[in-house]
Amino acid sequence: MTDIAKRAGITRQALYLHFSTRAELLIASTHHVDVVRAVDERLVPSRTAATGIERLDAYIDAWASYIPEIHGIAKALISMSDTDDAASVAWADRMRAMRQGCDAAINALRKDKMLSPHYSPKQATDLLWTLLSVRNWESLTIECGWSQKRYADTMRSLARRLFVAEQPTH
Amino acid sequence: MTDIAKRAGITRQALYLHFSTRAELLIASTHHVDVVRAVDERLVPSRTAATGIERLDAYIDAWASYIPEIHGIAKALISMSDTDDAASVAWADRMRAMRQGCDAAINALRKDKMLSPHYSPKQATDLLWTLLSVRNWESLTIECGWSQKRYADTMRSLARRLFVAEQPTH
DNA sequence: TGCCCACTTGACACGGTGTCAATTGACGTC
DNA sequence: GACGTCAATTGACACCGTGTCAAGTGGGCA
Repeated sequence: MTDIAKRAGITRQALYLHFSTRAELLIASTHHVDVVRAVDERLVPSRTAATGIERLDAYIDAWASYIPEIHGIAKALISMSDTDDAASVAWADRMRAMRQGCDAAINALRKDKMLSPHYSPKQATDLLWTLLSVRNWESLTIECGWSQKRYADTMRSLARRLFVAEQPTH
Repeated sequence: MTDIAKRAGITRQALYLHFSTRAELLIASTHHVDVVRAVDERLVPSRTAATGIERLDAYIDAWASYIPEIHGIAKALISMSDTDDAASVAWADRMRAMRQGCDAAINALRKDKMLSPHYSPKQATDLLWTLLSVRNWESLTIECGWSQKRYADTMRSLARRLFVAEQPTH
């Protein structure tokens, strides 16, 4: 909080006039990024995709390009979640929203009869949601040195191979 | 530290006589678990596997059964890693050892000419290492409610589908 | 002129980690 | 039986980060 106040050119106490806790500040920051970076617009291609496969691809692309932009805040929020209830709830909320996107993509596949018979819809959603986690992005890009493009490409092809049936089911 | 001392029936200060920092205590705990739970022995099936595919399966099984046993300590170590250098180094070390196992499994596949042409060995190792992360285990078992068995089964089949070539290469 | 309001200054409480000094008590040794 | 050792105890304290509080300052507007 001291550092942030300094960077903002105000005192720590003035910062508390705007955000009564550290968690509140971080949460507000995520909302601010969403607005500034026009996150909603980026999801349009996914929502309007013609086929399940396209929807899956578009969703992964949107999410992959979103992660780096919230990564710093996300990391702070995640590490606060261990000890801070407000932060934990806020992050869980984010993740629930992200999961809805996964669920929608998997369901679009299912409606096209293109969901792999290996997984139930719930299992597929669980798995996709886990695969696309911020931690996995960190692991591949930051720790393994993958480029953003390689991350997105790999995730797209991986999701296809895991979740798309070889032939239409039934 | 206060809580741990209480549970151990000694004072906080006495605890510091044994472990000079919190990080040191956690690191010692992981070593202790390794000994008590005979972790090395569990890796024997993987090391002695006849084929690459068997090695991959055996490694995933060994790791999957290991995670729940160190999960508590791992979580503490991971969350300390953000702020504590010693913890960060210790956890990175663990993960490097785990990565070697992934690398060995992928290489065994490659030697059998059964590594999927989709990935270079390095990429495959990166991906397997990321997929098997403690965070992903947490996500699937704790957050999504998967049983330990389902986790292990899914990871095994997923790794096969991702990394094992349909036909021998060349 | 006078008020409001954002902000400042400076202090303090709390909890957690890590440190230090003095003391206690059990143990084996001379 | 006296002695030293050593683990552990008691009780204090420093430091850091979060969050709180009270009193004061200064600019803008009615």
